[in-house]
Amino acid sequence: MDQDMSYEEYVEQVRKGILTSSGNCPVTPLLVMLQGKWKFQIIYELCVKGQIRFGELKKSLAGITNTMLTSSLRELERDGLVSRVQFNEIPPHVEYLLTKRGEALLPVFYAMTKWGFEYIP
Amino acid sequence: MDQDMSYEEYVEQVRKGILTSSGNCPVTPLLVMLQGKWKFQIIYELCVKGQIRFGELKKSLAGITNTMLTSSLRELERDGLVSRVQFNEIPPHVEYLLTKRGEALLPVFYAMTKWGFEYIP
DNA sequence: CAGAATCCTCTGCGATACTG
DNA sequence: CAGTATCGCAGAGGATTCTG
Repeated sequence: MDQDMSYEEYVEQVRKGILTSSGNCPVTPLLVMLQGKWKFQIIYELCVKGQIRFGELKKSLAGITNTMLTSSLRELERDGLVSRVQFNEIPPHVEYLLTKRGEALLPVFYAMTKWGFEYIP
Repeated sequence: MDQDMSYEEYVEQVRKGILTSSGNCPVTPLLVMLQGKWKFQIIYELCVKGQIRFGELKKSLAGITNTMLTSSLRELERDGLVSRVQFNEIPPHVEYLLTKRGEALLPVFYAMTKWGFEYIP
């Protein structure tokens, strides 16, 4: 399997059932990483804002609690999508940003957005 | 906003914060539609198999229960991603397939797959 | 400011049994 | 065959309080 395969090649592979959802399909791990109510929005927000403080991030995610934001960020960090930069100041100062791996999700958002513009009223 | 915008235009819009995750971003509704443990796999399976019977679909989704498959399919149908074709026979015969709207998700899968091949060991 | 610690609620999901 | 009808539970997620 080639990571440079074209869309047409991809579709062909899918139709042939070479890529299965359960087996060697690389989509599943990503879906697992993005599971949870807030993960996607957090990543999206980091795409928009670049580097951002915990408090600011919380403000842009209407409704999220400290607990959920913290645990989501920890998991995203563990999965290598987000990195945490800690400034040793008082009061504390922490910033979050996407890793290369996380930023590479932008084409996924792009595909979703194009779908949305076409199929959502 | 233009549905024909290029990836570069899209990234620019994102950076400018024109598309927000909470507001006019068309990604959120899609994410909602795809929420749940099995939705994505179901759609993927329908991509692979084309048109498929309930029982066959269940077999290809290892571990899913009748209840979950039914309720997931109902919701996907309600959201216009899947259509149900009922043959009036005894014993019952029902087939499921993607709508145009559902098939249009393939580019999203493609983007995810490309990400996976590059960033998953 | 950026969280950790608790407690609590709700629901997504599974297991099982039944039916037209 | 293609589902419904119940029941039960783990765990995701919310609310609140506390702290270095």
